Amino acid sequence: MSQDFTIYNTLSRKKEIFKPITPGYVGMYVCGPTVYGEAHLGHARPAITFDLLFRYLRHLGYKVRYVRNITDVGHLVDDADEGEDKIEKKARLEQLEPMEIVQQYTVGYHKNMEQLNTLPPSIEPRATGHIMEQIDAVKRIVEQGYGYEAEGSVYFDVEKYAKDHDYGKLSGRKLEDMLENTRELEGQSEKKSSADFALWKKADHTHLMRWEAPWSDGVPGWHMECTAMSTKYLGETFDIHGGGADLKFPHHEAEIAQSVGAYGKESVNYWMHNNLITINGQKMGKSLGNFITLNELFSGKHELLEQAYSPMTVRFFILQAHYRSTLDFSNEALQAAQKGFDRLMKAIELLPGLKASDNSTIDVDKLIADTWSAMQDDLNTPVALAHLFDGVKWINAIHDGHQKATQADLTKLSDFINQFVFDVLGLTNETEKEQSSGDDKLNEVITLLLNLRNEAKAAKDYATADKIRDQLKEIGVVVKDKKDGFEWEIVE
RNA sequence: GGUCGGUUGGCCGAGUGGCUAGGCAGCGGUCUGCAAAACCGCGUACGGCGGUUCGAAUCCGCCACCGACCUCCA
Repeated sequence: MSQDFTIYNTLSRKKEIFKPITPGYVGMYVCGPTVYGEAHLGHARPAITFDLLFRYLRHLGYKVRYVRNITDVGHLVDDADEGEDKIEKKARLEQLEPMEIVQQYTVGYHKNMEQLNTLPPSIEPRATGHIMEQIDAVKRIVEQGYGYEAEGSVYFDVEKYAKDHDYGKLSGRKLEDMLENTRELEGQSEKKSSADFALWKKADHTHLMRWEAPWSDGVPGWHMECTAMSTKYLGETFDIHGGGADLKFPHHEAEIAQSVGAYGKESVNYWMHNNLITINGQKMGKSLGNFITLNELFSGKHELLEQAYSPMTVRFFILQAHYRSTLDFSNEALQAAQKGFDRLMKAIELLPGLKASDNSTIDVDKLIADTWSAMQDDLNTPVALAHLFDGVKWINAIHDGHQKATQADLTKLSDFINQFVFDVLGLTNETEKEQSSGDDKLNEVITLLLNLRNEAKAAKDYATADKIRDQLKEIGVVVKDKKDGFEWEIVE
């Protein structure tokens, strides 16, 4: 490919040419879910965004190690000493073991991700499986002088770190501003500074989940797991770290500080953040209680939903916006995505049956080049899809005889579209014709009816012809007349 | 209050200093017995006010509004 693959690096706030540390190999880490609730539409965005990146990097020929964690130790509910673990809270509510909660929602998450046709990550580490690594990283930070113990807990010394390094570089913050604007917390904390964050948190016997560590029995700090696990599986420096934009601060900022604090260097070359999905212009989030779970979306069972939306409609909807833009949810937008996706799939179904001509009136090479070019530009899927819809128009026009293409062009177009749509964009055709694959007897019956209808049409008995068509439609069989026969499909 | 981002036609959403995506909806036409689908054509949008420029929606400034982060959050 003549053009370089560029990605927007949050750290530099500009697009950079992607160059992996080791030629041919890419290490990428993406923050996964905290499994204390059902996956919602917000979870679909990073999952699909980084699945796309994963697929695209592989398409470019890289061998990719994609690590996405499962957070199964709840982060503390708040910053106060009496903070409660989210997973434990849920466990008490439902009278379950914490690990039962974790298991339930992890399974649910995997199911949803599979429905959205995201590829499983290469490694999916769990925080509880890496307590030793986290303790080890905390020890290193303390040894380097960037962590201190207080009352059995260990905190990151942000003010000291900020003297030696740029704390806030990722999120564009200045420590002074943060200190000025941090609100007063009730109850004096044992922290030296309000900006300090926990690396290890002491937990008393009322906590269901806690581990033994040099400082106390407790739980790892909120940001430690990603640092520990990314280092373990990708090394002290790796290529790409992704996640939702809401994680920039404090989570990712803390990760940078922890890496530098523990290993003396920044671990990540390219920080990538997907933007948020909004609902009525507001962020969709668990804490705001305005989220729609993926199961609700797929079933249509939610007061905000006018209908069910299939996983591929959701995937297509997300791909129609650039990953760095906010995307506003609405029934109208989802329905538009559904129809657009349907149009794309219908055209792809026509591809194998297109008749070749001895010359082409379309420029397949340009279409292909333009589409890949859009992908090279920071994964610009909306532009890529726009080009793809030019292809859709061509396919329909060739089908109708308004445009022509040689066999070579048709093959090229077909190969390209199949590769791009299914392998790279990760879409699947959900409406794979029941027409041919389904019930043979049903096919025969419908064909019989439509043949009778054609006889009625030939006899100009339009009342009968329309009756057959209308009643089939009521049953859910949509009939389309063609010049030399008919087509039909089962809807719903 | 601090930091960052956004404001594009009926809706969703790209993009660019001049050649003015795409999807959905709408309108007109072709095709059809009528439809449906498809195809062709149409609508000339970029928050407001200034400035830079031959030319800005695109660059700069100010203002307004919206949002995100500053506490866990994809």
